[in-house]
Amino acid sequence: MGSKERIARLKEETRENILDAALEIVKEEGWQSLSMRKIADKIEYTAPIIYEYFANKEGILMELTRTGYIILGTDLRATMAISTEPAVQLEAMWIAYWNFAFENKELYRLMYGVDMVCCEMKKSMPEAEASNRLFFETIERLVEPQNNTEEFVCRKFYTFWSIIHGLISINLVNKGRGQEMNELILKDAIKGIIKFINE
Amino acid sequence: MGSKERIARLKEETRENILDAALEIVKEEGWQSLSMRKIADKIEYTAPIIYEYFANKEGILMELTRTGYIILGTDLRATMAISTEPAVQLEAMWIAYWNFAFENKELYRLMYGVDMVCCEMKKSMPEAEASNRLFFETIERLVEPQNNTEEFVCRKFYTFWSIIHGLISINLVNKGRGQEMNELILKDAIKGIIKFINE
DNA sequence: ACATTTGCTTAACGGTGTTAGATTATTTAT
DNA sequence: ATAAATAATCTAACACCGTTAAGCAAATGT
Repeated sequence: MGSKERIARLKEETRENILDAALEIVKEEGWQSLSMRKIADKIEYTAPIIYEYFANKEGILMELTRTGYIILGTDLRATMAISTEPAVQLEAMWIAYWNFAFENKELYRLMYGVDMVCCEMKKSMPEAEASNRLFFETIERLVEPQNNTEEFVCRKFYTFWSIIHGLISINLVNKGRGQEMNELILKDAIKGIIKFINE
Repeated sequence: MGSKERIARLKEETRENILDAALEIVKEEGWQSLSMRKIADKIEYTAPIIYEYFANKEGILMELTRTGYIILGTDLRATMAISTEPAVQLEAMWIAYWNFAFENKELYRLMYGVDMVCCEMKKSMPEAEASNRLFFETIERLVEPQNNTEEFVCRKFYTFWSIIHGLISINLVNKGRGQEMNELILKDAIKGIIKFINE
């Protein structure tokens, strides 16, 4: 009898509902005021049943983090498809990264610890590695052969990442200086780094 | 009778003790597990008396934030004294900023919202403005006269700040790639931005 | 000596994450 | 169809949190 599958589907559905409810609450009231009881309220259950789907609150955050990395990875791959020119790709990819951060502020905070709980085990998340690898590969194609070492590419990657993550963080936490200024800073920095990427 | 002053001194002392205890707990166990009762325990009182010195928990965080900015400002001013050459000053100042962040990880987290509660009213803190002004003034002396506009200097400041804050954040939250790599990235970036500061 | 203020504590409220036990509903077996 | 077993869900509780109100005891002012 197929009732087993129906039940499995229902369980999967409430699992999704929990994640959706959590993200909705966070979007409305911020991470600070996310609580198990509020999630339960929203899915019309009581708090303890959440523990049938997730080990604890951090388990929920972990899963949301993972979906964040998946969305980011999808965005990046779609962006890469617009060109075969590494320099063009790379600039577009960082812009995509930037856009992801502001279209998914809450997820970005969760993923990169801006104003957020620091989940230690985030590094052991393959979805997180995947996005980084896209950048690595593109940078590798951009640098001159004699510079194509792990150390060099890694350094360039972190240089890019630092300035973009820094600018995002400043905007998420301190409210920076408006959109037009951000774009100037970002494009200047990206173009500058790409220009002198082999030095 | 001078007992009034003695008592005032004692009150000031426990106020200091509260702040010291809070910072000590945070250094030992992180911001997450800082609680009023733990602070009270450490200063050998019960929790409610803390409210005679601070409006609430956020008041304590606020005061610690302020001391952070004061320390940073002192560091920066001391660093500026080493030279009269703006380019030399600026590089040394950003290094000092970097060192401050890692010598006072907890305060930095508090001041710049890395993995931390976001106090809205932080912008209305004159001590925070003071440090920024030091950077502004040094950059002003570095750019060519025709570029010495508010907008241009501001953009350069944010470019510097973004990459350094970004690199610090990545290291504080995600544990970057070791000290020698950080230094390479940081010095490369700073030198690069200074080199092309008039473009 | 009495009244008042001060310093501090205990007790409580409503909130949090989480667990154990009881209860109800559903499925399975006879 | 009825009884047993299992699953789904809830209530109650624990220990903690920030915060406030009430009360006690010692110091102070008159």
